[in-house]
Amino acid sequence: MSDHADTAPVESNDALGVRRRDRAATEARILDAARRILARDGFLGFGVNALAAEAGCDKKLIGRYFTDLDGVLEALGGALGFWLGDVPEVPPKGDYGERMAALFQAYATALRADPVLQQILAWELIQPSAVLQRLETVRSRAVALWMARVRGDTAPPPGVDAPAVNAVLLAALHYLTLRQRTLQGFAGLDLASTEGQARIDDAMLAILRLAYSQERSPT
Amino acid sequence: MSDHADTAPVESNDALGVRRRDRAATEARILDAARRILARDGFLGFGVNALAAEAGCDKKLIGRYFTDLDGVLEALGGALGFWLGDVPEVPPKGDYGERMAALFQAYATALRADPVLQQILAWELIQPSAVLQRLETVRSRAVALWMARVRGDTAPPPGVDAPAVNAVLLAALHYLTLRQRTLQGFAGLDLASTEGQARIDDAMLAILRLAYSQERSPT
DNA sequence: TAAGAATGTCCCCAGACGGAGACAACGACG
DNA sequence: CGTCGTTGTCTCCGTCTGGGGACATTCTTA
Repeated sequence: MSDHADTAPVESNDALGVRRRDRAATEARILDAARRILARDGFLGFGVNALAAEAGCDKKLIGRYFTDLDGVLEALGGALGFWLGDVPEVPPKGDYGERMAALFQAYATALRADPVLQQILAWELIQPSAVLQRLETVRSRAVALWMARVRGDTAPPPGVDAPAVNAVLLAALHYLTLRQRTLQGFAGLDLASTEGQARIDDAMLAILRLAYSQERSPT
Repeated sequence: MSDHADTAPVESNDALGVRRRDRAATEARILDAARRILARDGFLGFGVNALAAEAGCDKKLIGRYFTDLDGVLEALGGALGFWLGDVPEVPPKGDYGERMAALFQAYATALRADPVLQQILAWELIQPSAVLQRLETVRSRAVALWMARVRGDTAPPPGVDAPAVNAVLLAALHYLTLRQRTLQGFAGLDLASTEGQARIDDAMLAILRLAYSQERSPT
């Protein structure tokens, strides 16, 4: 009808808000599909064809908008506070040991609730592509900042290599979480049962308490 | 010459010991090639075609002799004392804590020296096929027996969930070893450097000592 | 020696993969 | 209204995968 649509020039379209051709919406659907595939099938099911099918679009568009599967991953990682950005903030109370214990609990909860992150952590051990290494850097920086924030001005007892102890416990958490996803047993413990889970958690907390209790005699 | 070759009926062949058609030798070459591929490229490069090329034989023979790639894996796992069978025996001396410390050191050394085992541990986290689960069972049983042998009649201090603590430390060792193979950094520590390695080892030993020292007050 | 089984080689098959070219439909803009 | 860039669809290509059929060669046994 030749209405000089200056009032809504860019977004003008259907009477409803839906557009049949909308690049932004398509990109979002592709990213959603990517998250879904990674969470469900992991990187083995993460291909161009499968992604296009899951997103309900042509695979050509994946190449056009993200160049690559790596591009999709990059976009996934760059999106919003993806990496523990919205992790439950830990109240910085108590001494170093108590704060680290609280932080570990929060981290464990966040990790166990995020299947995509789990898949990425597992795949890093198989094929650390350039993209995954970049994401790893971002992630580890975010975690380091988070730890520093929680730690505040408290300090571990002298004579303890706190970074090393923390690394050991984080490593254990990672491995046991990844393993529980598929094998559900390790070293005689049943990781799937709530009882086994509790024993593991208790052991990690006990180690934290032992290592960081202030009344220890250094050396 | 119609020599009634009853003296060496089965193995009779060329004047030299080499046979041009020798199923056993071919199977051995295939298994060797499999180990080589797994150590070098991991499970991503582990295919029928690649295996045949590496072994220098036709891929048809793989199917004939092992049915499957899974069959190759099964044969690999069943072969001789593959799973830590030839691990350096740990002298059972000292109390529970000292013995566990020695065992951890031996286990760490064996694991770090075995790239195939590392690849299997990593792949278990990605796709635990039926074969890998079977191998896992055998492996974990072997480790459990080993631990029991080293432990002897010693006991951990009361009030400590020793299996859980051991599981945590073993999990950490697994993860850090797998990670060092590809990413060489974790939680701010440089796993590749001997210094970082030493800090990790020291931290794990310190945790062991803390958890299992006898003069602790239980609870 | 003759027959038959075992071993090894070559070639083909259907299917999935990532990628790209050709083209249709739609929207913005002059 | 006409043009042009964007968005989306369809189709084909080369490659690799695991698998198997047909066949030559060698070894063992009758």
